[in-house]
Amino acid sequence: MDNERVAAVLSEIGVLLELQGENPFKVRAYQNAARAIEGLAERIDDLAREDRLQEIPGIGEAIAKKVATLATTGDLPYHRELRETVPPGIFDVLRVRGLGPKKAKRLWKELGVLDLRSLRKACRDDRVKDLAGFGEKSQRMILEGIAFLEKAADRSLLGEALPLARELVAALTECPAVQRASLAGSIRRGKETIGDLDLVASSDDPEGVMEFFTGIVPDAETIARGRTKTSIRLESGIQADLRVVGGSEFPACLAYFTGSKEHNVRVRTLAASLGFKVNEYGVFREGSEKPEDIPDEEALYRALGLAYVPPELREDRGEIEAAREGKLPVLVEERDVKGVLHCHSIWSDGRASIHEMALAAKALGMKYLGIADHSKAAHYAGGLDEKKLVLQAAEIDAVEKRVKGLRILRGSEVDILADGSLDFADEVLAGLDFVVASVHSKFGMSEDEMTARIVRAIENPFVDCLAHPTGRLLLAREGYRVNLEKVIEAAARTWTFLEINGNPRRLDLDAVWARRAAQAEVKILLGPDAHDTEGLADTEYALLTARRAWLTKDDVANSLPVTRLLASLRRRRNPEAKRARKPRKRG
DNA sequence: GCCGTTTTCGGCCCGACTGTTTTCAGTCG
Repeated sequence: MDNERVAAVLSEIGVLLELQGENPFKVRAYQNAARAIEGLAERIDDLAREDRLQEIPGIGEAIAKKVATLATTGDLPYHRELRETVPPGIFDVLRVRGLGPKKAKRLWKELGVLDLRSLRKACRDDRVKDLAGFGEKSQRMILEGIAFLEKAADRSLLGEALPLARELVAALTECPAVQRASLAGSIRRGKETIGDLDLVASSDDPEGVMEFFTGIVPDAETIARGRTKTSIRLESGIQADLRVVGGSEFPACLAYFTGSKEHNVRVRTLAASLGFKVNEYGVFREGSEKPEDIPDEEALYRALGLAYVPPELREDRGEIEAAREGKLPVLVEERDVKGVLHCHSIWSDGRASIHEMALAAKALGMKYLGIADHSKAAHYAGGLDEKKLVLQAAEIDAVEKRVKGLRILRGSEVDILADGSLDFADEVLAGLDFVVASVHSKFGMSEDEMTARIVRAIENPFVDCLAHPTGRLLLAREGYRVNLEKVIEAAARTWTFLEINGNPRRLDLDAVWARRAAQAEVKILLGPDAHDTEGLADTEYALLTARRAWLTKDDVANSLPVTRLLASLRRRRNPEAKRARKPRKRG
């Protein structure tokens, strides 16, 4: 059993014990153990076999025994028995904002709430507000929380869906009956959340492909199986739809199922005005049954007098006009990204050492790595105080000497305090190569207060970048209230970067706002917000979002080589240089 | 349940916020 699943079971045991009113420290012990295993470099079943589990800090005799059982047999009776003591729907109830184990238990024991359905009914029947510790307001908040969860329920994060979809495409490509295979749909467009996975393949033997596809994943359930379309449900609950067409139909089919619907409508309207018909089988001259010769998507767009529109732009946000006039941007690409800032390490809440992060960054071909651990106000994340920051600087220098060909920059993700001041004094910030600032507390401020708070932070000459500007968590939490137009205006005025945070749960700024920021001449930083070596790859999700935002290489701060990036950072710290600059608007 | 050690048990992160209360419990980050 892999580390992630073992960790998930331990963490669930923690929740179950909490529901039972167990000793909170015992609860925490399970959660600590889960976190330790999640961040482990070695395979947990190897450690179990070698009887080395207790070497992991946070795992003692009792948990080691349970983990050993779990890792070797794939089952833990203790966990199963605990699960039987609570209604399965209670885990959904716990996902409602504002409801923790204590309140969930009270709802369950006193009102018979077993799942979201009965919880909503209890609220609507006005029974929740009379419960001790609840009131009118909590009843209303719960109803809102349920609505939010339901809106999010049938969608997945890009970061979960894309790796799965790529595995499926890779597997399909191996199938002898398949000629070509590709991602399609919103996942190909890089949308931040995904309803289901759309795949397109071409073949002379669709039956053979469908046969292969239904058996592609051992535990997948087949929902529908036809000659041209088959749907399966993966173990994670995500649905994958495969469409199979003949070889010559592939490009039109791919374009059709990549969408978006709005983009397709515009393409078909344009085609009609030129005397063509476009559908999922090809491009047809009016009155003809015989399709035009369209070898690939480029040819399809060319036939309509359009430059090739990259999938990320296909949203009907001006791309058809730009393609017709030859004014599509040259979108930023993976090879343009020279390095990353905004990464964490074990000094705060990261799970890898600076050395491990450095090796991983170098392996990814990056030229620089910025370490930006949390500042002291972020207690929950083990934020660094001034003393530790100095110690960390020494380690960074030492690691940099060991890892040739990689610059390691000293930074901080400094908390923006409630009044807009920063968690470190200017003299401390001045000693760093770069500073990203972000909001991690007091999300409930009014829009005016929050905007003033953030603008004040941006105006600090040592703040180089505002990280995750809206604080949203996809499918989980709305961002705080903030006037982004004013934030962009302040960033443009002070040469402050705005981040596209690549953590799949954030993708913040989103594509629409990142585009507006770039139009206002604000440079965008693609930040992985990596908390382990694998997290460095989240830069890709920031990149996809940047492409959806029409960004070119020049719009992206970390497309600069390190010397020019550092020069640019130094320049923006000089107030004289700042005042001299007049922002100019761009189209 | 883990850890450190004071080798046998006491301490384990905590401040802020919110909606309840009338001094605080529960949740969140």
